[in-house]
Amino acid sequence: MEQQNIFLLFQDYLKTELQAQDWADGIDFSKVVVEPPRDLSHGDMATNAALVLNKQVGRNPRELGEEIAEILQKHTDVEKAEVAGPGFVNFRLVSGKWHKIIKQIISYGTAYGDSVSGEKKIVNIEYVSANPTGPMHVGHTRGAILGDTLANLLTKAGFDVTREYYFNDAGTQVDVLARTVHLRYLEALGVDIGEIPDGLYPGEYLKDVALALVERDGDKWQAKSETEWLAPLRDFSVKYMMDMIQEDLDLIGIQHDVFTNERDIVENGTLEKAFKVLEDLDLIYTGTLPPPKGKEMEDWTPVPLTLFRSTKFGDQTDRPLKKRDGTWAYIMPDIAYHYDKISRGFEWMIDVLGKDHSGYAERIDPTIAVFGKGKAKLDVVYNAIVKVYKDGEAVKFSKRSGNIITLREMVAEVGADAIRFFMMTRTPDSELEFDFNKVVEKSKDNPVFYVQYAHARCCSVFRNAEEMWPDMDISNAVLADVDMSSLDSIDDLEIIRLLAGWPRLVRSAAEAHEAHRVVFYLQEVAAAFHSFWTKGRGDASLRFLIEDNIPLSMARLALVRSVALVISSGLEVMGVKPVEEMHA
RNA sequence: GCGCCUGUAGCUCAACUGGAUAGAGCACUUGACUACGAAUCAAGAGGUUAGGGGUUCGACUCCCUUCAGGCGCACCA
Repeated sequence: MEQQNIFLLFQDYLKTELQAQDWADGIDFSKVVVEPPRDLSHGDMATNAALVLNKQVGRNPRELGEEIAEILQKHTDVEKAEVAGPGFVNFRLVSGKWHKIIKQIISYGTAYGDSVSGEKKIVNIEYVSANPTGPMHVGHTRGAILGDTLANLLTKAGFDVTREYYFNDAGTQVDVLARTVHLRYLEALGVDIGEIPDGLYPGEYLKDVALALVERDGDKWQAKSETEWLAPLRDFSVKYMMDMIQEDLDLIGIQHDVFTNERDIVENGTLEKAFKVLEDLDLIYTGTLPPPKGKEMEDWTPVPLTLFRSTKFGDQTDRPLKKRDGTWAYIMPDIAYHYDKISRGFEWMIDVLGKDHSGYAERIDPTIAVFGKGKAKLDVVYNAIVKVYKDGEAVKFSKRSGNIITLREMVAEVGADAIRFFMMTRTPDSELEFDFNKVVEKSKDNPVFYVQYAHARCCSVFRNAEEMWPDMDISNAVLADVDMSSLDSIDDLEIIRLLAGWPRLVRSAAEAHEAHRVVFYLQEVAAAFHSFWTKGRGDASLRFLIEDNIPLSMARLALVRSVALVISSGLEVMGVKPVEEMHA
């Protein structure tokens, strides 16, 4: 099924042929690749085979290259193969091969680009994981979109993906939440509460929680003591907040498969179990850590703690798993949580975290090595902060003052699609400027617009075609079987080559788990299409619709259709709907 | 002090995990609308990939080192 990836097809062919050579015994072919050359004048494809094999085989690369060129030349789809530079073998395909790509794209539709390289391997990707203490805001949004897009990409690449949300409903933060809600509750019952004290959550949104509580329970908790109301209010608030967060996420098309919460991990014994595993392996001991160097530590006092021998697994220092009072250190539930994931069968886990958690993987990794017996792997994608700009000015926000831009507000202002796309226009670890004015700007400077515009133009061509030839059948079924031999201009072939690279991009982006590459690829496709479009202005033979040349027009329609489909396919990974028309 | 991340054109960013002459956009200069949507396109100029060393046929990419910035560094989340 990987037949969609034309580069892989030739790579496999070449490797098979090479392995049949009389010198092939004991040679490592793993580094042989067939890829698009940087410079199109070099041909359609290039292989490094001679360069990676010459030493092993004991021949000079150019000579070996000649032999490889001959092998390639034997393939019926290869028009010409030749050695270039230090020993690259460049080759050109017969144009009919490219035409088949269009046919393929049209018949696969947006499934074009799907890969089997994931081999249905299961992968758990944890993202968002905001604690249920407030609504989703800008700070959460990038990680949420990053995780979701990555999940889409891995799914397309053939992995069996579980989308997971982990939240903390047991720590001190949710107690603070409950206390704040209690105050708001009193307020809703007419009690004057004055200012929200320091240390509690000042945000207005908790008023709604309080109102809902009044509606359910009336003044039931008003006269009760904290020990009585704390737990029930906490449960109520957490539930309310989680519902709210899920509604927020739904606005940008994010839904998780599994929600795991910290309290379950603690209460159902998973935590104890995880600890016992470490204990049984003699990895737990009581000891005193040296004071951390270079950091001001006035209140540091040497005290024996329950420690985990993480240094045995390459960590810099052993890690305390219990506090001095004997209760669990904050990291222990997280460790147990990953133990839980491994117990559920996940050997590959991805956590999407904010950059302020850097160092997290380092602390968790040693335990994963233990629980997974060396077979499990955790990849952490850290994402840097988002700076918000509006009308040319940086928007400051702080949780303290309750002055935060919520996801809900963002969606209302610029729409979910623009947010999803724009958040993916940078590599995760570099800062992102989210400019409210720019994401809605109608210019090529705005990648969202630029790509959507290309798609809309494709659709426009079809609208025009229907007007020009009202009785012509231009359905996909017909277009897939159209004679495309007339698509032989350099411009036609160039764009097809680009489209043919989509399966390859999906595969490599998934392997590197770098979903943002999809964005850059889409911009490339859009640029190529816009360029082709404009050429038709100067050269009538390059127009898509040529009234007196129906065969060529049909072939071009097939080409335009495949451009639209590849863009759609990419946008699908982004979680963005392609538009058919741009409106002012 | 230690760890992680970042440093690429004036600005904002890419570069298919080691490939050929490091690419786009913005800004700048110059062109293209009686035309499938000019919300676009074409051309020009712009670089010691922070500096230095190493590995090899070949380095932005891997290793070492220096510099600059960001984040994090018991028993807080």
